[in-house]
Amino acid sequence: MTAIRLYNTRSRSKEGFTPFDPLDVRLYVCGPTVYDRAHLGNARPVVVFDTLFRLLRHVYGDGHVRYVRNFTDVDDKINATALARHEAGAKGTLEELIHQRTEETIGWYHADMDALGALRPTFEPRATEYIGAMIAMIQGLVDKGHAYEVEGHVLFDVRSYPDYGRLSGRSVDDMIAGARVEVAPYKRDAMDFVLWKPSDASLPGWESPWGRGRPGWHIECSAMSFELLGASFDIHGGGIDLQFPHHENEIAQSCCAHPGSDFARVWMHNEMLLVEGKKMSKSLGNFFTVRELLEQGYPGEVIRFVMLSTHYRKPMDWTAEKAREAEAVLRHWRSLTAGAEPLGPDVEVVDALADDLNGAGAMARLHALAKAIASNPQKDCFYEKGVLLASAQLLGLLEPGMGDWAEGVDLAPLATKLTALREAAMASKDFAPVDALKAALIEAGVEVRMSKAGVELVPGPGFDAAKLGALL
RNA sequence: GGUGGGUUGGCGGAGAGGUUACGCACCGGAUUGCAAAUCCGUGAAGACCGGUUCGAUUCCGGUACCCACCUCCA
Repeated sequence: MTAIRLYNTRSRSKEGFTPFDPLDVRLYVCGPTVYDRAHLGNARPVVVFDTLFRLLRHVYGDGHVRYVRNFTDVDDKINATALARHEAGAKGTLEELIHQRTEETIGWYHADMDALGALRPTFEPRATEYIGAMIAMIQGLVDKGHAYEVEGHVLFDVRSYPDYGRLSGRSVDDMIAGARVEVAPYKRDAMDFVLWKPSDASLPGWESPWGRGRPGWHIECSAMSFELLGASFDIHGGGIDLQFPHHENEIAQSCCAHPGSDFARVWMHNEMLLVEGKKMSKSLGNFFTVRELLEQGYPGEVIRFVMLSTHYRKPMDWTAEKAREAEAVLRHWRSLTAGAEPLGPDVEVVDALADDLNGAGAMARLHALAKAIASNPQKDCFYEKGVLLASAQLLGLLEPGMGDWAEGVDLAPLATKLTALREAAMASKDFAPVDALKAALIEAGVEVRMSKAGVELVPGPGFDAAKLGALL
């Protein structure tokens, strides 16, 4: 069996991966808050952990991996949108408008992530479906003396958990010293965080032992991972910005609620996405959505390729140049594997991925496999093509159904015309008409390939079918 | 201020204590009516200063610079 090694944030080192149960490997990844379209930064963990999911399925078997990615559908930004719609005269109660907003956002999220070739996780729980489990967990923390109620809030007492700060390598005292936020006066300790907060009539709320209210942000992941994966599971993933406070708080809650359990054994964090060298973030306002990129003509497969070509633990700069290169490579690989059937993936590709998801290493191997096929045009390379195809598909690339962008339109009539003009020109020695048509085709983004064997037209980067109409 | 990470050839971007990463670009060749595409091939690196070593870009220490987290964020 392939030996998987993963970098564990908790130990700050690469460790050999051994699941609790190889017949039931369990992975939890923090999903989106569904208040708006996913931006490109949101897509990075999706692609990274989708690749991990694919690797785990390859190694342990498709039916032996449980992957949970939540939807956070309790959030003040969602409430704000619903309230704005309500005030603008939208039909329905506030609750219905909230539900409408989260439903439409989840629909967008699915469409956008599908476009990136991400498999749907085994479970996609919504926070609102687990309120009861959260209340039960909070009550347990209160009973054990890890949480306290004050002014309608329930707060986690960080001093009751000695390991608080271990994941992110900081101590409670250091954090207080550097704190930049105003501390609510009712907190026992500045770092105590909210498990439950009161809701007034204008906000969604649920009845609880502490009155009508709603959960804090962190408790949902603890409750849902417990319900769906158990008190101890294998891998917990998310963006590095979640390491503190979100994941630190999850650990505190879960370990205190379920003493003796491991919670997540391996913690994996992807680095941030940069645009123009700056972190893409809401506060900087420099983010753009996956949908915008797709609509600009960047295929999902191209976006995925770019993401996988930088290691997940390094910042990745999104550039148009990388997308251009990715598109060219994918076109090449697609043409090499056209008509091939996927066989087993190449062992070196698997090994590269198994080494802490070394996407760039896997890509290098794919290039080598492609070169072996391309440099043997006299052979049919049935086996090699099948291996290349299966290997790329392990990365979520060259999947059938993802390649519509590379299919293009029917260029055969233009090829026929160009062939006729060329044959006439060969006789007359006047190549001007041929060159004119060729130039027009190139202008429309078509690659013009002429050889002794004939003429071949292939859509290239920047292909624009609209410019072809007048050429026939 | 605290914590963590980074610095590789023109650009992007990996692994490994000693042997070509890889891709793009460039250059040379094949091919082509000319091109394009494709194929073949060459060159090019490891921020700085020390240490360990027969040997370090790779390990250790220091310096400089960059970035992130400590506030909603993937």
